[in-house]
Amino acid sequence: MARRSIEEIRRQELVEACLAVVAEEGHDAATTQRIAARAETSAGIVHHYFGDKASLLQAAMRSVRTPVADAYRDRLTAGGIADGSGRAALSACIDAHLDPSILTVRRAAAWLQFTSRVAYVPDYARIHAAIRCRQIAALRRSLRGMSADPGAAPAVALRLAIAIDGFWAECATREGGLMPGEARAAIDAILSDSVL
Amino acid sequence: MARRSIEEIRRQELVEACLAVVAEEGHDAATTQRIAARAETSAGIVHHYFGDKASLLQAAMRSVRTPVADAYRDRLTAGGIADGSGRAALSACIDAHLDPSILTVRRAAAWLQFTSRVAYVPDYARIHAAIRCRQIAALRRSLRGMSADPGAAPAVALRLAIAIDGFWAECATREGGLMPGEARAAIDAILSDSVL
DNA sequence: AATAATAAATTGAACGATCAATCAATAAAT
DNA sequence: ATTTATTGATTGATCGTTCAATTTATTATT
Repeated sequence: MARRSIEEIRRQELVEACLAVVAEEGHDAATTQRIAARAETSAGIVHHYFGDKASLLQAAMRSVRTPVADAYRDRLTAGGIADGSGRAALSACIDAHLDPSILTVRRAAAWLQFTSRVAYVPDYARIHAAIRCRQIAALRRSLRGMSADPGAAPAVALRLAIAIDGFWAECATREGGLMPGEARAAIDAILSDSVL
Repeated sequence: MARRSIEEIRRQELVEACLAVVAEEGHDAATTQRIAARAETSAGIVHHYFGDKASLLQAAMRSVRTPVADAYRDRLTAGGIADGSGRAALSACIDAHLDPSILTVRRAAAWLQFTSRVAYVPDYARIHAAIRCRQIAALRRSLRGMSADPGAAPAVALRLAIAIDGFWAECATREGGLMPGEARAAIDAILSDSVL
C-alpha cells in the first residue's frame, strides 16, 4: 500500500509539473528535464513512472478537462437534475465550462497547447474526440425539449461547443483572463436565437 | 533586376513550403531540412534568404491572413462602400473571414499553429496583435450607427472576433472543413441579439 | 561576339547543442 | 535481504547554423 501511495503521489506531481510547464512555457518547452526540474526530481523518474514522455503528456491533457466534468456533475446533483435535460441542465453545462474558477488562464493555455496538436498527434486526437463527444452529448441532452426546432438541437449544440472553445482560446492569450460574464453574453446570444 | 527577381521567387517558394509543412505536419515538424525539401532546395538556402528559421516562420505567419484582408478590401470596393461602415461592410468583413475560398482547412491549420504559440513567441504575439487590431477596427467601424446600444459596439466586435476565431480553430481540426454557412449561422445569432 | 572576371546562388559537410531514452549504480524502504 | 525508488552519466539521433567549395549567372574587356 505504501508502494501504491508513493506511485500515485509521484504520478500526480509529475502531471502537475507537466501541466505547469506546458501552460507557462508551451508544449515545445516541455522536455523531460524541465518537467522533472519543476517537480523537483530527476529526468529518469518520468520514464520510471510513465514509460515515456508522451504518456505523461497524455495524462496531463486528460487532467485539464476533469474539473469541467466534475463541476458539471456537481451542479446537476446540487440542482436535483436527474436526467440532465432542460434549461437548468444547459446552464449547468455552460457554467461548468465558463466559470472563472474553472476557466483559468493556465488551464486554457494548457488546453490550447494540446488541442492545437490534435491534427498531428493521434493520441491527442483520441483524447480530444472523447471529451468533445461527451460535451456535445451533454449539450444535446440539455437542449432536448427546449429548442424551437428539435431537429436543430445537434447544430445548436455544436455551435455552442465551438463558441465555448473560442472563449477558451481567447482566455489563453489574455494575461488577465476573461472578464466575468464576457463569454456568457455571446453564448446567450447564440442560445436566444435558437431556443425557446 | 534579375537578381531581385530570383530573390523574390525563392522567398515566396520558401514561404509557401513553410506554410505547407506547418499546416500538414505541424509547427513542430517545420525544420529547415523539411521546409527546404518541400521547396525542392537545400537547407542552407533558408539562411541565405531569411537569415534564420524564425524569420521565415514569421513571414509565413504574416502571409496566412493576407487573403482575408485582400478579400475584405475587394468586397468593399466592389460594393462601393467607401467609409467601411454599415451592414454591407459588416457582412463584407465577416464573409472575408468565413468564405470557403478563404477559410480553408490548410489556412486554418497553419493559423492555429502560429496563434497557439503567441503566449510563448513574442514575435508571433506582435504579428497576431497587429492583425487582430485591424480586424477589430474593421468590425467596430462597420458597427457604427447600426448597434442598438452604440456603447456596446466594442464588446460586440470583440465577441464576433472570438467567435470567428473559434470557427477557424474548428475548421483546422475537421478534415473536410466547415459546412457552407455553418459558421455564418452562429455569427448571425450573435449579431441579431445586439444589432438593429 | 567571345572570353575573362566578377558576383550571386546553391550545396553539403561539419559543429555544437539539445533531446528522449537507456541503464548500471546507489539509496531507501520494507 | 529483497524490493522499490532514485539518480546521473551515456547513447544515438536530430536540430539550427556556419562555412568553404562549387555551380551558375552577370558584367567587363578584348
